[in-house]
Amino acid sequence: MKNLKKPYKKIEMDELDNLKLEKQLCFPLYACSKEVIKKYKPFLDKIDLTYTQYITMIVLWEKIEINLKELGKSLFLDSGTLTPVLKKLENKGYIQRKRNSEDERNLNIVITPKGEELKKKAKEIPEKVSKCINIGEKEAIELYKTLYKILANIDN
Amino acid sequence: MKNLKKPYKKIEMDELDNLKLEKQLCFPLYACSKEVIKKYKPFLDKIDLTYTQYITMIVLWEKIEINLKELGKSLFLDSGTLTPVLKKLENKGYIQRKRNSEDERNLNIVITPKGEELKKKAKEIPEKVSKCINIGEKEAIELYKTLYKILANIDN
DNA sequence: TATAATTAGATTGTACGCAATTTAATTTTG
DNA sequence: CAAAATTAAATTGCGTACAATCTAATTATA
Repeated sequence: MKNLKKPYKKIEMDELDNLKLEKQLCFPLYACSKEVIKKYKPFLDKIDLTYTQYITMIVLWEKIEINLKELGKSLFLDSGTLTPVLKKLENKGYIQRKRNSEDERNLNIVITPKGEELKKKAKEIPEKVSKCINIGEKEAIELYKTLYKILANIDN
Repeated sequence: MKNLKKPYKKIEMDELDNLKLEKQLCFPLYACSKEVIKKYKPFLDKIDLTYTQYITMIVLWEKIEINLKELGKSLFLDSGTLTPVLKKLENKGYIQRKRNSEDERNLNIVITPKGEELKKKAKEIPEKVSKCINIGEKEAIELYKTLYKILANIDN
């Protein structure tokens, strides 16, 4: 009964007001993600990788070997997405897929020398893309922190 | 030749260091966007809309009538994505698609009374979703501002 | 220990998302 | 004013993204 002083109609309008695009935090997140990924395209085209293939390689440039489940956790992607991506990367010769002999259910993904080589070609991409994003370093750090905070706390 | 004092090897390692997942601002943006959109799913399922259909309806709840090009600009989506989405919304009876008689190239999208009705069922969604995102209001506002700043300045 | 439950990936089906091309309408220009 | 250029959508093709289901391997338990 805390809203007794306000006329009913006003309250309802305020509620519907939340349904404006500009009031939804998710929308700029969604749009921004897509637009920034588009900025990668010209650079990724040069090394014949898609964005999803690129972030997969990034994990493997750090890990050398990882199983699909762990990779999926790192990338927030499931086997339905990763299985075809990994098969493409294998066809390109950047990784190898092999079952774990200890537990045949597990698929281990290993980077190949050719995959290691690719890292050198990719090394200037992050800097080039970041130049397309016109925000200050402080603001970028804040953004980064906030996004990881959301990811960490999102209740599954 | 400004790096003469640093040994060559160190510089190269720093450069490759940028290729870590945690150093790439784009990745948390991408992951966060997907995870937050997933949070909409149970609520959107109840009114039988996908996220893309939902943000399209949001624009129409504000605009009543809009052409495809303008809608695309609002949503950062092109006709390749929107054409099938709009056909689905038309099949569901929420919108009507009709050519502009002034210029037959333009497709006007108009909301139907059934589409207007849907707004009432959707009105509690933004609040319910925002409860799944555990950040403070100040931080949310900063995030919001930064994202729109990036969107505004991203050079096409 | 045989059966049930669990687990990891693969598969299937639906819905984008976008680049590139096509089609049709309109505008520009020689 | 007719041909060329431009424009708006639609179409095509490829690559995700993910829910749901399936399959095979492993583990737990009656």
